[in-house]
Amino acid sequence: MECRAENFRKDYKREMRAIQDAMDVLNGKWKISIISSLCCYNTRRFSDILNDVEGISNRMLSKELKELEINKLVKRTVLDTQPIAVQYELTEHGNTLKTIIFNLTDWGIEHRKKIVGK
Amino acid sequence: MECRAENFRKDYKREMRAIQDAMDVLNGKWKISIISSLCCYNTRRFSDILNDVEGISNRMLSKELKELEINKLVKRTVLDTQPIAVQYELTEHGNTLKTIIFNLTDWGIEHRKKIVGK
DNA sequence: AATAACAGTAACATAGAGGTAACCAAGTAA
DNA sequence: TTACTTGGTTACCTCTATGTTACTGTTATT
Repeated sequence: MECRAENFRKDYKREMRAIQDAMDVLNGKWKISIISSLCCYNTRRFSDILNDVEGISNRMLSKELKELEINKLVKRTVLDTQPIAVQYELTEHGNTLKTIIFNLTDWGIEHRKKIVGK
Repeated sequence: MECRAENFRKDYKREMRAIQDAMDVLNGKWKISIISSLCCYNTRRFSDILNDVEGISNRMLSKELKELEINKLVKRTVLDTQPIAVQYELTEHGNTLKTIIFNLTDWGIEHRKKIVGK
């Protein structure tokens, strides 16, 4: 039988690893913002996101979207319209990030009030 | 009187800015992990955190803690023990991050199950 | 005939994030 | 007298994340 401290220790390590796992996928200057855009609009095109996320370049957007796709958070669909259109949306798994995005948004608003003083 | 689209647009911009504000404070490879450690233990010493956060160097820990202090998320207290001890803890404002940390942890655990397959 | 929209890609440049190792000062244990 | 602990700091170096610019191919518009 293990003592409580051991159990606590183990759980704590597991939690730290979980945090790292999450951050590995969400790292980079733009990922959270991109996800946030997809969160708000459900479906969004490349150039739309380019406009939503202030300051991002097409190079970075392309790169970050690819990584998000690899990590099964974003789904990419090519529509055969003229001119070509590409649609991005959160996958089911990506949608489970919504809570975090909303929390972050709320926190960001409160933080700005606190620091900048509204 | 503004139309609905205008309002939506404005709210959306505000939300994007909030996300950026939050991420500005939480950026860097180690911040979330450090906060997570302080979250779990409430009070923690420099060398404790050094152990909690796998792979961090004293240089980076010192640097990141300073930034967190500047942003009013962490409080630093020097205890006059021998040898000297320095205590770190979340401020009241830092504590408002707990929800996000817990959500991130849960998400990280689910994500690992999904990707690594448990 | 020329230009613009769309969704990128390729080549190149660079700031700064982060790693490594040595060092500091004060006390204290061997 | 030497070495160790605590909580850092400093100098130096590397690498990679990101920025900038230019380019692609297809179709529609002027």
